[in-house]
This record gives sequence, structure tokens and C-alpha cells, in this order.
Amino acid sequence: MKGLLKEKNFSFAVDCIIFGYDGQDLKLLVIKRSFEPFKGKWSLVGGFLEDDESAEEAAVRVLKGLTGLDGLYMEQLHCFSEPKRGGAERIISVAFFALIDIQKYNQQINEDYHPAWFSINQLPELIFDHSTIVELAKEKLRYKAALHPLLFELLPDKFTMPQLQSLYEAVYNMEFDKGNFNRKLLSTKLLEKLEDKDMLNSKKGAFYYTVNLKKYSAGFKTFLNFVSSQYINK
Amino acid sequence: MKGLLKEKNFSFAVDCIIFGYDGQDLKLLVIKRSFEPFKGKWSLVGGFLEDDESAEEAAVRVLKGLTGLDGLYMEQLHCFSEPKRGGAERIISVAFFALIDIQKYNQQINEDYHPAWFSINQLPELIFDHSTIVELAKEKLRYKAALHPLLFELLPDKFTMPQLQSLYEAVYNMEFDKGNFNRKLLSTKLLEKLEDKDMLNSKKGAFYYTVNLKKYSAGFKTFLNFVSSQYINK
DNA sequence: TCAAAAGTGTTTATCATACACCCATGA
DNA sequence: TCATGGGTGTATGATAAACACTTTTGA
Repeated sequence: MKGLLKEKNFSFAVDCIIFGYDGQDLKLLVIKRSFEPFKGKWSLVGGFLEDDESAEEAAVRVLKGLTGLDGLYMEQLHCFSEPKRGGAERIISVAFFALIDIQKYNQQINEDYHPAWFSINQLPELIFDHSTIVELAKEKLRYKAALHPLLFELLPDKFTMPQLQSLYEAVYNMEFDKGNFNRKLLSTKLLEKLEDKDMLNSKKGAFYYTVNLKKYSAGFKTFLNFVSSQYINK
Repeated sequence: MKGLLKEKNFSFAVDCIIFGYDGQDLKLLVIKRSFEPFKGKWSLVGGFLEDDESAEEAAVRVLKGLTGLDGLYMEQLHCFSEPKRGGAERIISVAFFALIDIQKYNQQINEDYHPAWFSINQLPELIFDHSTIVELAKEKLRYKAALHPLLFELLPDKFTMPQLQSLYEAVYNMEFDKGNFNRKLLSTKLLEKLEDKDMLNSKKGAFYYTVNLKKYSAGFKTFLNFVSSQYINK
């Protein structure tokens, strides 16, 4: 097929869906466009591909430009290539979703973009097909986090079990039994209990844990079926 | 970011990973290139994107051109955009994987492409990064089929339990207990038992079944954990 | 009547769930 | 000392896995 048809050329961009967690809600980081068209509207961060970089490299560059952070958890989501995605010219885009610790982010924020966090349940209108993209990203996050230890990326290095449980409850919009939650998470052997406690959020205090992802493959199995499949749609 | 940097233009193609099952092995359909460069080498079917179509539409077009078939199960796999994927010029490609009933295919085959089926365990060398793409597709197929009723797409409309079991065994390269396999599959409520039997492959004969995917969402849960997670890597 | 493969039944161990209970602390 | 939330223990039911058993047919 290639070689038989004439090649066309296309504009090619990346868009980043950036998830964070503030202790209450799962949040999305969006920026306010400072240029036309749609100046002043909310949008995902994105950028055009350069000649010498892959989409992955472009996404890393875009993420660093906004957050100042390297080495974020990042994953290719989907390529959106409908001729009329919105906007005057046709742009093909590969979407990536990223998970960041909202505290680390706030230290290095690049205000030039006019970024803002929105709760995932109260998103503003986004330009082009960005709302669709975000919906897909939410589904994928739920799906993948049910099977893999992913959500730790949204927490600080040290976190407590109640924090972790709140995070899962925010992501899946459901409640878990704390006893069963603890057992399940500890049975993965991915967590290491520290000696100090967080005394700020309760009287008794809750022990801190860190995650040891080196044990990932061994502990993987126990993540299967973590969340009942009715909460997974993709 | 968009609007600030100058846009570049890129060649954009789709590649199709086509899986089939011949009753013995999981197979991949590849074509022999009839043009330079790499004339005579094995390759995935692909094609350049047209101005007025999405990548999905292009993949459907390419699949129909080769197999003569519409309405195949098809899913976007990944976008490959490394600047040096192989070949002289840079081409960004979105890969799709498709599942087809090998019998239906053989009726409408387009010999112009010099297509051939290879067992997934004995693949020839493929051009560019196509071997990498196929590896990723295999992983994704295993992953997804462990959670979703997908593999039916590889069988005729009527199939027997032993056939279905052989298919799963080929895909996961392991053996299942027939009693447990039957129970598990029947518990999904996705299968409808027919009145006639296949008397060709055994003395006793095996009842035919059809799959009723309308019951998909209801029966989904039971597909979780179908295959032990150690066989899933993505 | 026997071999081969289809299909069913049964036992056991493991795991998920629900929920009762105990513990440590600040007010 | 009591209310609060952290953390542990336990009983129950559901499910997965192993494997023995029965059924049907062609040779």
C-alpha cells in the first residue's frame, strides 16, 4: 500500500492529560490559552512535534515546560486523528496521560501558562475534543489502576493507609472497607512500613508507608480484581 | 504551546496487525512487499492516511483492500513516532490490530499483496520496526483477551468448547482443565448452546455454541482473572 | 468391547466480604 | 474519660483448581 498512494503531510501534536490528587479529589491540570483561536478558554497542555523527537519525547518536553518536573509517570493514551477534531486546520494528536504528586508540582509551577487544577467531577468546558480525550483518560486510569500499582504516583513518597484508601475512593467514586483494603494492599508486598506516623490527620496517628516498585512484577497478581470490574469500562 | 512553536509536517500511515487462528496456532497475516525499498521482504499491511479520513478509517480501508472484509474487530494499538523507525524518510504510524476468522478471510483474499499466514511463534523477519509492533500487539491481545471476550472473533460463528479451549491454549501457550474451562466460560452467560454437534473431530461429538455479545457488559465481570495474571505483561 | 474425547460431579483450599472488636491519642 | 479514627481479628460465603467419574460414539 505504501508507495502506491501519494503521501500527504499532516500537522502533528501531543496533548497531556495531567492527573493529580489533593487529598480530597482527583484533579486535572489544564491551562488557559493565551493566544487565538479560543484565547482565554481552558485547554490541555500540548505542543507540536519537532523534527528530531518522538511523540513521547515531545510529551516529556511539554510536561517539563509546564510543571518543571522530569521523570513523571507517563503513558501513551490514544491517537486522535479525525479530520474535524475542532479548530480550523487539521491536527493529528497523540494524547498522553501523566500522574504527578500535586505537592511537588506546586513548587515548580510555570505560571506563564495560567494553569489551574479542576476536580475531575467539575471540569470546565475544554476546547476542541479535549473533553472527550479527558473522558477516555479517566476510563483508562480506572482500568489500569485496578490492575496495576499506579496510583502511588499521585502521592508523596511517604503516605498513610488512610490517605491511600481515600485516593482509591476518589478515583473509583466508591468506598472500601478499611480492613479489607489494608489486607489487600499489604498482601501485595509492595509497601514498606516506616517507623514514624502522621499525627496531623487523626489523634491516634497513622503509620507512613513507602512503595517499593522493584517488587512490582512479583506483586502484580494481587492487583488483579482489586476493584470490581463493574467500575472498569475499557 | 500550540501557536508558539512553528508547525512541522509529517508523513502519517497506519499499519495493521492481523491475527487469525487455524485450529492449531495463532497466526499473523503479513504481505510480501512488491516495491522498493525492501522489495520482497515481509511487512505488515499498511497505507498512508488520506486528507479526509481518520486513522481508523484508513485502517478499515487497508484491511478491506487486503481481506475483502468489512466490520472486522479492530482496535488502535499504539502510535509509533520515533524519528528513526527504519526506512529513509520519517513516517509516523498508528498501529491497529484486527482479529479475523481465517476461513472467511480465505474466501476473499487479495493475492496482489502476496499475503501469507505465519504462526506467531515462527515469524519471519519483518521490515522496519514491524517486529516490535507485532510483539506489542501480542502482549496487548493476551492482556485484553484475559479480561474481555475477544477471542471469539477468531472463530467461526459456530464453534465447540474444545475448539474454544484450543484457541485459548494457543494464545496463552498453556493448558487449561476442560472442566474448569467449560464452567468458567458457561458462567459468563455469553454462550448459547446449539442443538447440533460437530462430529468430525471426535467420536462422541461436541455441541456447537454461538456467542451473544449483547450480554457483554453483564458477563464482563466473569472474564476478569480468567487467565492468571502471570501471562499478562501490559 | 475398547479407546478416545466430551462433558459432569466433587472435594479442597484459597480468597473476598462483612463486620465486630481493640487501640492510641487529643480534647 | 470519651469520642475519633487507626488498626486487627474472625466467621461466612464464593470461587478456583485438581481430578475422578460418566457418557457417547467409531473402530
